[in-house]
Amino acid sequence: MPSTTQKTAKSGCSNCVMRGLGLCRVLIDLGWEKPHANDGSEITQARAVFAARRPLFPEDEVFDSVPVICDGWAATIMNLSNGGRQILSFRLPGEMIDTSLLFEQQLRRSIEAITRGCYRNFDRAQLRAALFVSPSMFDRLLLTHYNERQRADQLITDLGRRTGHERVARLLLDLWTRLSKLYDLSDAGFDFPLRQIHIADATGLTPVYVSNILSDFRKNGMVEISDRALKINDLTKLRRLAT
Amino acid sequence: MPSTTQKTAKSGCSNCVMRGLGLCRVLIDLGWEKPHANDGSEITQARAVFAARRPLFPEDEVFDSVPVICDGWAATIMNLSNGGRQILSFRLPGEMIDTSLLFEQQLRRSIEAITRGCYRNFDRAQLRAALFVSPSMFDRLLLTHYNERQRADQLITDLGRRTGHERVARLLLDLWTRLSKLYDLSDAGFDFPLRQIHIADATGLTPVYVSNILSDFRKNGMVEISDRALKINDLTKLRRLAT
DNA sequence: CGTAAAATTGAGCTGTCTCAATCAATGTGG
DNA sequence: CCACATTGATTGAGACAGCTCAATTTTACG
Repeated sequence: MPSTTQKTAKSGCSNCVMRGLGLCRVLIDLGWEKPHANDGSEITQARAVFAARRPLFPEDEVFDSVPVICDGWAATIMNLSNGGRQILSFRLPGEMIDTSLLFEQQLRRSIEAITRGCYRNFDRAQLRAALFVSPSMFDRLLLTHYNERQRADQLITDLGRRTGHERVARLLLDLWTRLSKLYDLSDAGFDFPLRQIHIADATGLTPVYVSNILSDFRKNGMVEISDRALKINDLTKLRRLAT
Repeated sequence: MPSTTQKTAKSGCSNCVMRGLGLCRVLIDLGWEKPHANDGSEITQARAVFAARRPLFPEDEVFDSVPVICDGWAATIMNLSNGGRQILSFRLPGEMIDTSLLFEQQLRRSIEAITRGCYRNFDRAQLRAALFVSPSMFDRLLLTHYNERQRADQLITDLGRRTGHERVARLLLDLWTRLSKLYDLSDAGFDFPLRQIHIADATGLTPVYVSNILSDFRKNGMVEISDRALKINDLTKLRRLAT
């Protein structure tokens, strides 16, 4: 059984991008939003729920508002004409589906749910207006951008120049790092909803090969995945691989 | 001999990012810059020249101004601890070394010259101030961002899910497209300063394998590289491969 | 409980790499 | 402007990381 410590503390609105960007406060000050309880109870009607492992938005979706993931995981995906797919990024709770939606209507990438969860739609015009209220907000928006690009550049380097084992190790570490900022992860393991096919699509590998790699990791006592939980047994080894 | 038609028309300042972003006009209006002649003759002293195939900026360089390439090609590179390198992007004349330098001092990527050329330093504070003069300027800046990320996402997909032949075809087409926006490319071929090792570092392949691929292309009558010039003989075939 | 989805395992196979040798191009100093 | 030194390109042989196909077992879920 996965230890579900992560359902605690910091879930809900408290780690939402809107707060990270300082947007929530501004929206509230402007009277466009009411403050939300951490458990999100009062805003349920504003949320859209999604099921696990289902398409969330198709590639050609036209957005007239900006969705933010309140709960659950999703993936940004680029589809090839030959049926191949590449996962560009995983979106965790509190993250905007894509920052570019603040200024553009189309994404040209499809979004797929990984777990079940929910998102909230923010009005684009309002958000944009809020951005212009304070100049420092722009710096924060741009910072978010640079972080995203940093991640993209890292991925490029991973796919271009690292072996399968290294790529998987890095993905696991990356997710572990991001998750520890959201939750208090117990050493015993944490919820890990990715299927091997997600790992494959994110690392440019084959599901079969990912299975082999993970089994190698298990044999080496580095990492263990079972019951939808990931346990890192030897962080040092994993880090060394991911260098 | 390469046909050097591309030295004509649109070189110099006329296709500079500063214009693309509308920055040049604003800087001039603010009295911070004087309009430049297209041949760039009057601003020579403000330019820094660089030699071909030499490091331009190391990974840890601290920038206190924003360099813009006036002439020549450069590459943005991520270096691995094991000596491997991944080219993230090629910078063509008129492009900023990196947009993030508008808001950050460090790049964490090294820059290398490909051809010889020159760049100009713009004052960061002035540029930022100029950005705040008009809100529409921000949209243009953000648009530049999204284009860059679009390119990055494409590269991720290429490296993750396409074969060597496809990657090279796409790189050549991409460069051809970008260059045709800068110059009037003759059908006879155009200046192409990349060494095979650049192609390899950009596509995540080996120089030896790139050589094989290009030789395949040659045998198929698709493209031809000689004398530092690239000639596309069968655009349709190339496009089909790059789909 | 039964069916569908996911993971494992094994046997080949191929795209891409490494190593190495040779040849061509480019740049440099005298 | 030539001779040499360096860097880049080509080619071939062999190796291996990662793929495909396929069969089986395990897990998830209505």
